[in-house]
Amino acid sequence: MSESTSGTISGENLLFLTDEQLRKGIEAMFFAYRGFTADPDRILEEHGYGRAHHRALHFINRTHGTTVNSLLAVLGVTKQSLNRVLRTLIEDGLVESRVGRTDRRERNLYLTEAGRELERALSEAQRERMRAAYRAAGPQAVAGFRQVLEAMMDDEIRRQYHGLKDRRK
Amino acid sequence: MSESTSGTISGENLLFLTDEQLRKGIEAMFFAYRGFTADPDRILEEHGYGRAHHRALHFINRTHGTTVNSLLAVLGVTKQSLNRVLRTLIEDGLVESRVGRTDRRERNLYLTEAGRELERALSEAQRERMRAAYRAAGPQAVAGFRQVLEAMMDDEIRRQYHGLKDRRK
DNA sequence: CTTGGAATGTCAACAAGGCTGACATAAAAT
DNA sequence: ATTTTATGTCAGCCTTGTTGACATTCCAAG
Repeated sequence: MSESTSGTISGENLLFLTDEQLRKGIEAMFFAYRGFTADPDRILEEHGYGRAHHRALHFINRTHGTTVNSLLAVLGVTKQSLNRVLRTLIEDGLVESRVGRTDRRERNLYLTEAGRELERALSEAQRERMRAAYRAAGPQAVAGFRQVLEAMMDDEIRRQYHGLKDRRK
Repeated sequence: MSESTSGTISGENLLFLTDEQLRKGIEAMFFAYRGFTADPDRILEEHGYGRAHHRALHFINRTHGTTVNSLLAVLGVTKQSLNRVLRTLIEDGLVESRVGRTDRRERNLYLTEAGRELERALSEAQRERMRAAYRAAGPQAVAGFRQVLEAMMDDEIRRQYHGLKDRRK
């Protein structure tokens, strides 16, 4: 038993696809993701926010003036759930919601100065961790890291990841 | 833009640590983690379980006979939170809790046949996704992937990741 | 023009699964 | 005998998911 999986895949030495190797990869994802979110989580806690707020701030910052709907598509949650987070961010003056010019049903979302400031603190903490990991692992490892992550995404999500532009309808 | 990704990643030129590159890495982590959990989530939903149950099953399966305490350390949650999950798994006959032989305060945790079956279904779904990603990216990329993930963990967690053996006390 | 449907966003209520605190029990350690 | 440790449980809170109901706005068919 235990040599079940890979046998002989294709290219060169492909003995790396044993169940045990895959299990290690799975646990690495789990533990690494904990590290990945640890630093922002600490900052968020000071402000009484959670990861949902971080995600909203991140994507509003990435795409200024994005609508609630396109944010929903990126975040993969229901609009009601997002709405609660957005409401607190707006009340707290971190996000501004302007009625759409062409379609007044839409709300265009922007970070205020305070919002940019918090977003910057959060992303800087996260970037710092990633920068350190990148440095430790080296450029070639980083390229591989990105390749595997990308291959792990759902197809639809991968498009979003590349797309940047809103492309609904 | 658009030649962003790998451009000239290889050698010693460390121009790959721009904020923009790091931001792409951050988003890649976010989206990839979603893919990573998507397949097990679907299976769990059918059984009325959540990710917390999956994590418990995984680590009990990894270390047969582990105690509640060491499980807490690995999972990084409170005992009350873990207990709730554990209780349902025991009630549903997926996990067996035996009083410790040497220290009878401890409970040693084991998967039952039904528990192993569900764990197998969950991990197989997850392995399948990872196997596909590994194949698509190739052995060298996988090595880099693992290096970066490991560098991203908290120090203490990294020890757990390597350790496998319980080493509390 | 009017009207009905679709799109967009908000409010209300509920559930899962984190958390803390308090407390009980059994067993080990001192 | 007393204290410490490991575990379990109850109560209550918070964040962040969910669905349902509803208001507003746009648009297209009549």
